[in-house]
Amino acid sequence: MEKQLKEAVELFEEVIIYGTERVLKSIDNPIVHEFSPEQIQMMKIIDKHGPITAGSLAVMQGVHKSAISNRLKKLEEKGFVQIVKSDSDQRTKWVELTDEGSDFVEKARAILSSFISSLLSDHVDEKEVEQFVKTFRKLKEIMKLGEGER
Amino acid sequence: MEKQLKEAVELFEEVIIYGTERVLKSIDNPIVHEFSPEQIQMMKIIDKHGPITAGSLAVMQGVHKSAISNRLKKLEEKGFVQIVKSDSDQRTKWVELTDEGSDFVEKARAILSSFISSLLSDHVDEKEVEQFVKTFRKLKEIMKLGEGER
DNA sequence: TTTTTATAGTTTACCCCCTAAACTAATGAT
DNA sequence: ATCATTAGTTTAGGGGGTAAACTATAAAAA
Repeated sequence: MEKQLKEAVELFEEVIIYGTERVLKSIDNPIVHEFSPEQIQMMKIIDKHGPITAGSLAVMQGVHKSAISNRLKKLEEKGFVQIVKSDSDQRTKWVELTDEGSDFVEKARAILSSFISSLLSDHVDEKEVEQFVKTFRKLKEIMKLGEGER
Repeated sequence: MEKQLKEAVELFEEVIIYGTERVLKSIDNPIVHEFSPEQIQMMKIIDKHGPITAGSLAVMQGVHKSAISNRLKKLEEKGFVQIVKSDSDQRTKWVELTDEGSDFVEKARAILSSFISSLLSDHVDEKEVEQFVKTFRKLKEIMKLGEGER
């Protein structure tokens, strides 16, 4: 047990902490490299959630409001999101995807999904996928994902 | 199968691509927040490998040499690494950890290891650890980790 | 030997990220 | 009406990365 836990710890660190960039870089479709991972995540959240406030985005992305403010400015300038004022609260701004933004998200989802799917299919057989799902569910629970993000 | 693969894909994305920051942020020991994850990784590579060239670090960390050059400058300024000229090739520089650097790596390893260990122990029973290790080994293989990094 | 090509690492330019504090305008509580 | 809280913005500063240009050195070709 101690030996296995030790190995699990090392693998966890290697895969979870240092593996992310490698995976992202190996996606060879240029479309997903037009934006940063954080920008893509933001657009996907908006797409999934529908119009949303900047403050909610900050919670969901786990960062300060200033980071959101900055990111939104960039995406707005590029025409992928639009800001709509709130009727009920003058301070609040609603963020929506533009058509261009929606198109992008659709494409990005397909590319990412396809990439990961083939990554898994190429290395994992049907039986293992089952285990993968279990492990990932557990990981998700461990990492408390979903608490700030839908 | 299709349904499970779909779920695996979504979980993969959530955990691997967007989960990293959450994990790192939840470590509450301030020591590991003195440096960025990339800086820590660099020091750990040097610690593990011994004196190493900047070019090798670039390969191992999967980035351009300029990123390494920049990062080394910062760590050298802080006194955690030192640069030694090569006898056999005037262009090459060998990078070593200072005593302070080695101390830090030792501490960081303990903190990270302890954190992840308790993270896993708190949520995973003995039987599951076995599965975790298998899954992580597979992930490591999938992500081609270790090819550019020891 | 001299010239050309390749290489190690650095610098420069520019883009992105984040935290944190300070700030502005609007809303809610007293 | 006044004070406290809140949504979002701006400013300051630290980190990351790519990519091209650059400098000095080494290796290969002429």
